[in-house]
Amino acid sequence: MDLKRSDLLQGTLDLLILKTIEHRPLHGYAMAQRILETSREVLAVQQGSLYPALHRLERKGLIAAEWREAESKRMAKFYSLTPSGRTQLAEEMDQWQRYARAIQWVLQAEGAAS
Amino acid sequence: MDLKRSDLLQGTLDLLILKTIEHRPLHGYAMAQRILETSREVLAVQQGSLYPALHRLERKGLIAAEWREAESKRMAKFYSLTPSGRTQLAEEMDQWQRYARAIQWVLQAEGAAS
DNA sequence: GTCCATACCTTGTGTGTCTACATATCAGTA
DNA sequence: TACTGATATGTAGACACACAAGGTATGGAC
Repeated sequence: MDLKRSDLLQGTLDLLILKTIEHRPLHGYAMAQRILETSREVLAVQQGSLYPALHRLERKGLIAAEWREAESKRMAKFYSLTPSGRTQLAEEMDQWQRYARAIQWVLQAEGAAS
Repeated sequence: MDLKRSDLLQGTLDLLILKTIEHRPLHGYAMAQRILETSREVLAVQQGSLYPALHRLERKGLIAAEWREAESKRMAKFYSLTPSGRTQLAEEMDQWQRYARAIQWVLQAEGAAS
């Protein structure tokens, strides 16, 4: 069964993560849930995609981690945006709009001149 | 300088190609030009991405090739959509709309409950 | 005492795009 | 005549990213 090869559009995960913690820190598990909710069940972030992405973003200094107690009373690693993460988020949102608009233009282009 | 790592959103090239030959056959070089035009100079398909993609799509039976004389008077390989390519195009357009909408929802989501 | 949801993580694999390179033809021009 | 630039196709190698599948551990419910 290879009907769908991907749950995500490759290259958009960083954007989704950064956006999801824009206003408050969250731990990884909660981010995935939040993305699933806000995308109305369309974007299912797998754990094997999520955690490597978080480590990547942390290495780049775009997010910062802190161990705190979650609502569940268990320890979890909360990530928040750093200043440069905030800049990056703005850039990636621009990029996304730019690409999405461009693709829309191609999809709407007239069959055109024979 | 690694500001942008990609000229394309990964996973969208097949869609762009299929769409571009929806109404008439085109050769590879012309497809890249056409995509660049219709995307208003945003989507620059590299040759090292284009030709492998065309061979991939041909292997999958979504497009079919034929050598013909181009406007330039030179021989070029014209690709046209097969029936299953047409089906695939419809599916990929749906998928794209679905993902693009979902991402938009995430980007517009309220910062939400503290 | 067992199960499930929560929460973190890693390894290996595959796919797709990129850079860089190689080749050839044709038109215009120096 | 030779050069140059646009047209046209292709390959090889590197790399990034998401995925599947596996693992560990804790707390609450039953």
